Amino acid sequence: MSTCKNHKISIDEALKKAEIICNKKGVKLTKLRQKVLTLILKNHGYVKAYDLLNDLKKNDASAKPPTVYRSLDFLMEHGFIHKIQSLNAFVGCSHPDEHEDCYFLICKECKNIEECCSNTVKKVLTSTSGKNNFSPNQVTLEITGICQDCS
Amino acid sequence: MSTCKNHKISIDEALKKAEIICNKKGVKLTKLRQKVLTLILKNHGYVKAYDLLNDLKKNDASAKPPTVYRSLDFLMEHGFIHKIQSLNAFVGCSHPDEHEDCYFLICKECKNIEECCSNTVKKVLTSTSGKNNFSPNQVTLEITGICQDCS
DNA sequence: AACTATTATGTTATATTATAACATTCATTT
DNA sequence: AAATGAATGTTATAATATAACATAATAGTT
Ligand SMILES: [Zn+2]
Ligand SMILES: [Zn+2]
Ligand SMILES: [Zn+2]
Ligand SMILES: [Zn+2]
Repeated sequence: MSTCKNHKISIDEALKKAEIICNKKGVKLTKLRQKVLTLILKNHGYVKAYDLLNDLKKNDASAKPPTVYRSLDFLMEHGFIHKIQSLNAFVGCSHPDEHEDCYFLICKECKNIEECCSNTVKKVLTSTSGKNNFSPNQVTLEITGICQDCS
Repeated sequence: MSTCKNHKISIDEALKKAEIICNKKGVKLTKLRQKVLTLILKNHGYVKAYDLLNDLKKNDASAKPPTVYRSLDFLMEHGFIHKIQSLNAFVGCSHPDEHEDCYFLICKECKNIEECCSNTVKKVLTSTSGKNNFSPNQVTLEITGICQDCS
């Protein structure tokens, strides 16, 4: 694990941003959801659901799988975190409210995950889908490899 | 489920092709592996591991999770099937031995999965990764939406 | 053929990931 | 305060996947 690239935004800033977005949407960033989001953001790489659960249990022994999965669902639904399908893991979103069609660069060495957006990628995917007469809805794009710091 | 697009190649042809590739590589397409591959190819959409297990049990009551997961591992390793990460499911490869950096168009209506290759997509992904100084190794690209037949 | 090494399969057990279903609590509105 | 709906608590279980060790089949080697 090398230097921290993902923490351009501090956890506090990210929480405030999330709070604002929730207010706009009329949904609630409850204490529990804040806690889960914080635990995810604290991690520079990805986090597994049951690791989160164990973290939660440190403060509240009664935490159980639904406790964490419900928060994860909420946080995903509103774009504060993303699920990495190829790892069954979760990462904080580096830019909620802005993003659309992001993709992930996953370093298998340091486990860091870089969230990226690219209009070029988006266009190519849309046009390729179009050639297949396919109307895309949701794109899962996860690229595993070696990051700069680890090469 | 609409017309069958994936069966441009018959199951028999696919099995023969797999056999040839295995011979070239000096690995064995055992009865069990053939059986599992056949079960996957019979399905036009995707298949779940435990559904496969149930299918296997019809002929051999002693089949157990490792029975199917080992075969799946073998078939994936040699490119005869692919895992769809966003579904925890498996599909037959429409063109083993040729492909590299394929992606999948997953219709959420008819559950059909179209495997595609595109040099354009590949190039864009490589170059975008490059801009991030990232050396890609393995790409997971799964596009969910509505296929032509279902739109 | 007997021996050996390797690969594949069988078997038992368990780990990991995720959801269903119902009860209770909390916040908001009336 | 009562009613409503949202969130959380709780119990149970479903779904996905692997570890570890035992046995069997296969392919070379003597
Ligand atoms: Zn994001
Ligand atoms: Zn790295
Ligand atoms: Zn393929
Ligand atoms: Zn369809």
